[in-house]
Amino acid sequence: MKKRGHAAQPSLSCSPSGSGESDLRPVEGEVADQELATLTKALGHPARVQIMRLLVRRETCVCGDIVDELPLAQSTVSQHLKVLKEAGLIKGEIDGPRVCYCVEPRTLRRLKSLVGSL
Amino acid sequence: MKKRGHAAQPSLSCSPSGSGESDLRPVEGEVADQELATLTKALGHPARVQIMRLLVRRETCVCGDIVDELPLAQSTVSQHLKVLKEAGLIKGEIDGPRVCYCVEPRTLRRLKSLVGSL
DNA sequence: TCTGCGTATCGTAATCTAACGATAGGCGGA
DNA sequence: TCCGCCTATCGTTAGATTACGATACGCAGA
Repeated sequence: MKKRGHAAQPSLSCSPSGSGESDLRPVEGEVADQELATLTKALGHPARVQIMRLLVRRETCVCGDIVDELPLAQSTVSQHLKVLKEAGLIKGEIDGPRVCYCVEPRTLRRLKSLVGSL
Repeated sequence: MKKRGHAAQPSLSCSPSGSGESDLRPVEGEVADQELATLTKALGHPARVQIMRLLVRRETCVCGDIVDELPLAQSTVSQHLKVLKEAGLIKGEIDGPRVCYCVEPRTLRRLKSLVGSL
């Protein structure tokens, strides 16, 4: 947990935008099943759950601090971030020398709908 | 999808009981994270999502018909059932010569709470 | 331009997963 | 008792996942 001292500025390049529009896609059927499987699979690892919690808690973006919060090597964390990003659960924006991650509210809402449909 | 002709009797040996009591366990923290990871991992496969849907749709138990509904070998389906059972998402009761599966409402509710806490 | 910091990617090894066929076990009916 | 059906388990193979260190890349400041 070594500090790096740049967590103060909340450069919210990715805003909590789009927190209102509803999702018209169906929550059942073959496509929805595949989607639910993909999303839950992406979330199906303790490290990735932890990352999601980090990003949800602080609503602003979180930059490289994520690595400091997990007991994993930098390259491993980067891979987990990639999995979440490919599933559409998070989004990464380049902010100068570093990258800022934040949740993708649309996808998270979608996941909740799909799980809720069970 | 070959029929086997015993889907008529709805022998509900596992009732939709316990659909009311609330869950007092926390939805955050290390234990909850691990739990969420385990549950989502168990659900993170199209075949298992499909099985869950089957069991949720018909509220009664579903016996061996599950194999007929999926394009997989019997042994493979049995393994997926085992994964879901070990995660606590479903329950299997022996009903004479066959086994009846049904969802475990408590765990399903728990999953929804955990996902909802994100 | 050069250096340093933060991140992604590569390469690799160990482990886990998914799928199948074959086989074992348990119960009910003949 | 024996036979047949249904399910679980075993053994195996191919492929995916997880983790790490090493390395490459890109941007800002000296």
